[in-house]
Amino acid sequence: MEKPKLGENHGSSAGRKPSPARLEDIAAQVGVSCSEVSRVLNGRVRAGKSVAAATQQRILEAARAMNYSPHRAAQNLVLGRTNTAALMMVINRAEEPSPFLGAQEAPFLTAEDAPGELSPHYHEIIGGLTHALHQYGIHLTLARCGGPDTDPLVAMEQIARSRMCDGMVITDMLVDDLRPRILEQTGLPYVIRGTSPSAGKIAVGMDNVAVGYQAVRHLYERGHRRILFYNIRHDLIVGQRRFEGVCQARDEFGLQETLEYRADVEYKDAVYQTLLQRLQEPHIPTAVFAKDEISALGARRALAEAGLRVPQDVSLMACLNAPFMRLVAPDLTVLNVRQNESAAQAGTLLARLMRGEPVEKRQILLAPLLEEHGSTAPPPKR
Amino acid sequence: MEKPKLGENHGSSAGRKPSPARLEDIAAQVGVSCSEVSRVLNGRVRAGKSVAAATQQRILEAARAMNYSPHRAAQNLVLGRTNTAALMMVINRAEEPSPFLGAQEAPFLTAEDAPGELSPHYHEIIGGLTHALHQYGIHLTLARCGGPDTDPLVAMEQIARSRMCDGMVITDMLVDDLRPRILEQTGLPYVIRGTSPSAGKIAVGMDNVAVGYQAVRHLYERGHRRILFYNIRHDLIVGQRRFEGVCQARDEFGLQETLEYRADVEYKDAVYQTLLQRLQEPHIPTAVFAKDEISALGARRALAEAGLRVPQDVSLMACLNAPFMRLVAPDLTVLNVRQNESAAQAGTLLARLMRGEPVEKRQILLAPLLEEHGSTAPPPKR
DNA sequence: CTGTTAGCGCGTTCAG
DNA sequence: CTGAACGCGCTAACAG
Repeated sequence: MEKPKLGENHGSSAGRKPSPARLEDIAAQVGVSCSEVSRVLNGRVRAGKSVAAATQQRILEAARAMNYSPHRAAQNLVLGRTNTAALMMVINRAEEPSPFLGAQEAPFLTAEDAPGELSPHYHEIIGGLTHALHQYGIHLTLARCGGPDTDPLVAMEQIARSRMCDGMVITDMLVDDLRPRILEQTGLPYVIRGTSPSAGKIAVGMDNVAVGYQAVRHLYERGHRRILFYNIRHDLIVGQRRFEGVCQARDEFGLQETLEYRADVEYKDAVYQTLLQRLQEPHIPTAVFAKDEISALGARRALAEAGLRVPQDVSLMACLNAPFMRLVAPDLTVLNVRQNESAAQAGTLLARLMRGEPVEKRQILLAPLLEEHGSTAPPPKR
Repeated sequence: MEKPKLGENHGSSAGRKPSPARLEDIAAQVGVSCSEVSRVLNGRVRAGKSVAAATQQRILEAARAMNYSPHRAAQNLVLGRTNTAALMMVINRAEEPSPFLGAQEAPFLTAEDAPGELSPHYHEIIGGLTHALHQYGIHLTLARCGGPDTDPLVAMEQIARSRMCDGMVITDMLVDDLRPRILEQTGLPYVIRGTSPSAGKIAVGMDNVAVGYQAVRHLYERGHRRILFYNIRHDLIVGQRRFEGVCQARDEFGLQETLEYRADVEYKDAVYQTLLQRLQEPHIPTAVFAKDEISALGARRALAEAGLRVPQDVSLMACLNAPFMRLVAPDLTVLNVRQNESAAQAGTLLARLMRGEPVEKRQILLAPLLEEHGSTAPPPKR
């Protein structure tokens, strides 16, 4: 007697849902066994050469006709693989210490009071990652970790251990970041998008020492001495590294007396405010370096309000994180920090890792790209 | 005899991988059956009340000690549910007709020659979606559909049928968009982020008729008659709707002779160029409305180069897609189209749908928010 | 309250 | 070359 298995969609009433075709359904249709269908559909057969040549056609046709698509969960279970990578996105718990460290604020991240708002910086990372992973047929899932009542780190660990993905990307590394160790304990392949906190880990990021150094050097070479450098906070590795580069340049070019440095300025329009205030004091800088485009625009506004022209009176320069911001400030001289590219390379590395391929270079450091667009010039003659 | 099942991590050599704990492992450890462990871990037991009170503790402790985390694929398989939603992100095939229609270019989307670059507009959508879905414990996976050699539509259908997600969000609807029908055939719950192409579908978007109307009205009320309106292309529903609103206002205020309208201007800095050219012709507009922030900045640049001041000589106004762009152009009067909010609401709706909850309002239309920041003023007196 | 049994859908042995 | 049987890890029936 026929087994009235579910899924057959026999004519009568029954449930509304089309109950998608299974391997078995198409096997029954064609009159072969499941394994046969599986093999054909997965190409585990010497193409056409086999006696099945006719059967193959019928199987393929039936599969197509029944809109067959393998049940991913079943595949994942049996293959032990999901073809999915996760990007860990951290959410700050309002007014709580950073989850990665002891007692500092987490950077860049979503404020709970601006629901859903993400740091623009994620945009490039997501773009680069999805682009690279797509080439390998890997999907990216966004793991928003944390929130008002969950610890981002345990959330991350859960995800890693649940095998819902077989690779992970972390970014915005802090000095003494706890995440690498945790991930290593789980055994999940992961890649750091950004500078690695230590050797041996797989990471691809910007050479931020070079960023700090070249920024100062570019301005120095234009003749600037009084340079005001706005940097990212030092609890982020990025900030640390840029600081090192700035120090190198400062010492090399003898700017100890004239280089001003601030790494304590918050994200939004604080650069605008602090700069405006600074411009009222004596010995104003002849060049300003801003840590990103938004800060640069804040700086420009402050300069404008103080009646200073860019670049005639004061040169302005910044890091370029997002390419589309070039449209916003087309005349700004920038150091392109190529976030999308580092993300893309991180994605490629991760895909390789997930495939089990060996990865030769474990640490990739991209060089910043200087793009001159006219906002830097020699300082005004006194 | 003991079954030497894998996963036990017996002392000797064996594989490097820690081979994560299974339900069975912790069952063996505690001395109960798998189902018992499953029930306890899933809270399918009257909390503490049972005799198991002691056993429960031991189970929970063992699970914690062994770093147990359920195998998601197995869970998904048996539960028939993934707790995952997908956002369909479309990639254009270079120089090919739009995948959704017959013969038009797809909008907004990644150009293959700028690898990895995503339309900034996705940023808000992802932010809003992840935020809302996170509340329901749902992850978002980004399904980048299409590419040089795959049809986005079949890719989307594959994903929908593969049950790798149990809900989907689509966005940037085109007139005659094929996606809703396809998704309905698969039976996968989905939500449209944006204006619905037809009644009955579940969608949350901006009231773009109001956008068009209010934009013109605002400028009209300031005294403007010569208004230049840049719109989104008409193959997008957004463009259609805004156009309707513009027409309404035009007719209501008698601007048939003086309202200029362009919906044919490409994304990047074309607004800059076309406006610059327009300003050399007679009867220049006294107000310009740009379709988004980037275009607005292009327009501003053109105005500046033509020696026109904003708002004294020409008023400037635009749609605000991304909140962070307020930092970039703080003095721009905008209509906030609340992309992040509509995405968040779309996420909430989808989460409900995925839970099987009934959804009362099928179509939600948000009202645009006028934010005056000084770039609009009465036109100059002749 | 607990253990046993039976699948979920698929890929992959191993006999025929 | 093909089919039958098994197992991936988990949950939900059903007995005890």
